[in-house]
Amino acid sequence: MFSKACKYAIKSLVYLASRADEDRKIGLTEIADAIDSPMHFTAKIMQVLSKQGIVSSAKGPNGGFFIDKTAPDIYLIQVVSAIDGLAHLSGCGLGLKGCSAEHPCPIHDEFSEVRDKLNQLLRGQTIQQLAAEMSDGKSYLKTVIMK
Amino acid sequence: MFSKACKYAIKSLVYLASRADEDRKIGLTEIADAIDSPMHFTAKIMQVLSKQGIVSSAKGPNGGFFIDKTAPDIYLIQVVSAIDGLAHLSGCGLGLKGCSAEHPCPIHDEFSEVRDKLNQLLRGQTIQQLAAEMSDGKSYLKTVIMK
DNA sequence: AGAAATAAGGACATTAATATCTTTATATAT
DNA sequence: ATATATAAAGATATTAATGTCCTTATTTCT
Repeated sequence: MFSKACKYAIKSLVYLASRADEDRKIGLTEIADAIDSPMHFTAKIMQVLSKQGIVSSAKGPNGGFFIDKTAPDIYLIQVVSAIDGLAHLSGCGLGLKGCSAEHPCPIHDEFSEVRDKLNQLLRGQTIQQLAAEMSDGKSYLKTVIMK
Repeated sequence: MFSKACKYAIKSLVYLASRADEDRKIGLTEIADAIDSPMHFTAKIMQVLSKQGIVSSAKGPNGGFFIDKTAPDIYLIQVVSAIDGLAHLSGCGLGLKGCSAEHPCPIHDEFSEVRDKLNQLLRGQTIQQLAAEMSDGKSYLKTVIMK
């Protein structure tokens, strides 16, 4: 559904948002550890998010990543769009170029409903909402193994 | 959403089903041409479908692939399961292993709805239904370019 | 029996995604 | 100023998906 890169992106941002009140910049080491992702790969992803203006960053000691508090909340669709693109959110289920409501592929209509649901999710939910759920203890980002 | 291999599989089967009344075996060349897919890659996919008993085949002159008419209709879920597996139909949207209703990841509930819709589609629709739509002229399998 | 057509199977090639490592640029703190 | 911490950037490695090619087995037809 989403690429690994995209999942890491969402998780990274949710983690940053969940720590937004601490008013500090968060480094790659901490992010990768928090979301259980390969650090250098995560670095690449953060670079993209940073270039797209979705996340802010600062180099140097005490540098790291953070979410601009003055900016509007980040919708999931922005993240997916930045990392995976929008092709499989609007394209045909069977990958046919000319597929449309007028000239549909065999599963066009049925598939549209699934895509609509997904679009609804991505356009309705923000990183901040997800972070809030986490803080409430309603959900989690990383599987914690307890001995 | 689906791999290319899976899309080729669905399209191949829909094509076979749409020709089922002709009572002949259909070769790889014809299939690949009909659905606009790489022939040898399609061959691999047909091998899998054949091993799984989803499609029948015969070697030799006038050999080819065909759908057993005495067998029950083929649900899309069977094809997806054979080619892509069921992991991303039941797994967590963020790929977390321990994610469940009791211990959900941040987008667990929202994502469940999308997956449910998809499952509903795959478990409700058969290859034969899609083939029928095609025969009705309601939909198509291949973009036809007319000069 | 022999030739031809076809799927099955195996080996290889290419491409894209994921992951790692090294170097560079920049900011901070001492 | 210098050392240090950090993101940015570049280079390379690994893995998985996709695609191609060649050989083999099986069947049919003559």
